[in-house]
Amino acid sequence: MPRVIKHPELRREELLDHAQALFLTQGYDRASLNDVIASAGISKGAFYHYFASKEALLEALADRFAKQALAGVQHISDDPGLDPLGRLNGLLAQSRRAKIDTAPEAWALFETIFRPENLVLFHRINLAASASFSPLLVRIIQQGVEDGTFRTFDPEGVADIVMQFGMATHDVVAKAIAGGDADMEMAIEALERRVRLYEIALDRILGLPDGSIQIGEPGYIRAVMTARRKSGAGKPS
Amino acid sequence: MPRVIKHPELRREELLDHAQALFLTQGYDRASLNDVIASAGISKGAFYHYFASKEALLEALADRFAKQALAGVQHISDDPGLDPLGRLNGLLAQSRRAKIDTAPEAWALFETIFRPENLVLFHRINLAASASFSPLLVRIIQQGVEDGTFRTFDPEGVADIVMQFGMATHDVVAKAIAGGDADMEMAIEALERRVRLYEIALDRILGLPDGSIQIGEPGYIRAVMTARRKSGAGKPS
DNA sequence: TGAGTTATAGACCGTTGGTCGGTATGATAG
DNA sequence: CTATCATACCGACCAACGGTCTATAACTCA
Repeated sequence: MPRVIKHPELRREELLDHAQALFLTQGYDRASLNDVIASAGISKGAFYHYFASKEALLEALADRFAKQALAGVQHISDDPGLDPLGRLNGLLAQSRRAKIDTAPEAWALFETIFRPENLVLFHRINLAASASFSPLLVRIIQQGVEDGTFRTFDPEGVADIVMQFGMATHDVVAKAIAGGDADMEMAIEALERRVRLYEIALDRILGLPDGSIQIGEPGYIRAVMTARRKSGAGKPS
Repeated sequence: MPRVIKHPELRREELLDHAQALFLTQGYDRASLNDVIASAGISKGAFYHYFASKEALLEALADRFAKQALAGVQHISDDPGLDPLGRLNGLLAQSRRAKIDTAPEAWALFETIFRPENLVLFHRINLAASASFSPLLVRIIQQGVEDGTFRTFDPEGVADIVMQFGMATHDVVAKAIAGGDADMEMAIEALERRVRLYEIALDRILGLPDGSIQIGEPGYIRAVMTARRKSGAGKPS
């Protein structure tokens, strides 16, 4: 094979792109390293020049996801025009938006990310995202507790619970996808329901009237999903 | 190798025992099938006579866990001497007891089950347990909602959230174990804190005064864990 | 005793993640 | 315009893995 030398950072990003596409469509376990390097048109030696292992590749991917998700959220937690509830809602909505309706190159597609075989990948991403988001969440909740908007509660605890909600969705949707008609309809239904559930749970944990927390308008997920399904996006560069 | 024929059910249980020990100490991925069959003193052919795949073995293991955990819980949800809150507390406490301080042959050891590489195993177990426990939880919550003990809420939703709490503990403790001194102390601390957190969260979700839900007395986990660590149990038959 | 089924053995296979010795390329200095 | 050196890359190779297959020993029952 002809030897092509590229700028290291570019190569690295390229590798992440191809890995992302394969991991998302086939799952981390089923997508082999050979598939990844073949897809990227690179040799084994080159790959191991950039990553120490397949596992390290996954880690890097999760980090990239988290970084991308964090971008454009930071400003919300500083916005002086919002009260704590507004900030919390803003941050939750934005993080959900980042997960679902970003450009396909960033956070990935609902249809694949939730497949059972992607548990490990999903989990890693969530951990990485949690590390980035928690400090912001904690600050917002602290402010809310101080100014009396929220009922007293361990702020870090709330942050933990919020991030955990993200993980929870995986099982629900995975089960819906796996079971029966394997149709998006069930999965979407399950996800919508789960979101409403968590909204109310959060309301009550924070001592707010039911309906205060709004991660997204009802029907939002369905709208985005059916649109996305038609266009069928998702491959890397 | 000499050919030893055993009663199929016994063989099966034996296989599960050895698999359990290996999966718990090394994780599902790292423990190879060859390790399992070597440990059980059995041939490949024999193994595949009992299980369709390594994955199926994991599934069977999770089922067994769930069945064992469910035993001795059923009666709580029927106990006529308890009100809904009492039943809920009873069920939560019992399920936690099943996880932590059962005989080592049953639910497994804190020190290993929470290791990061055991995510998949833990997840499977939790799913299986969730399937068994949810109906009981749903009934209790329904009763509580009807007689006014609990604030109105989607009972299945609450059950989902409760079961999710189980999964949440994994990350927390895994992180604590992995980070820094890798000491039990941190993990125990984290777990105790997480339990308190969920108690209050549940209180508020169900509209109860803080402190109503009691999964276990404070310090309970630490007591059990330090005791268990000294005796160092855990190998199969 | 013999036929049929079930439980076991173990050689074998394709694939996988990972290693290693080598080589082409681009930058730097003389 | 070289000589040098680190870097980016190649691809053959490897041990180990999950899984398949054929053969056969042991049980069952007529």
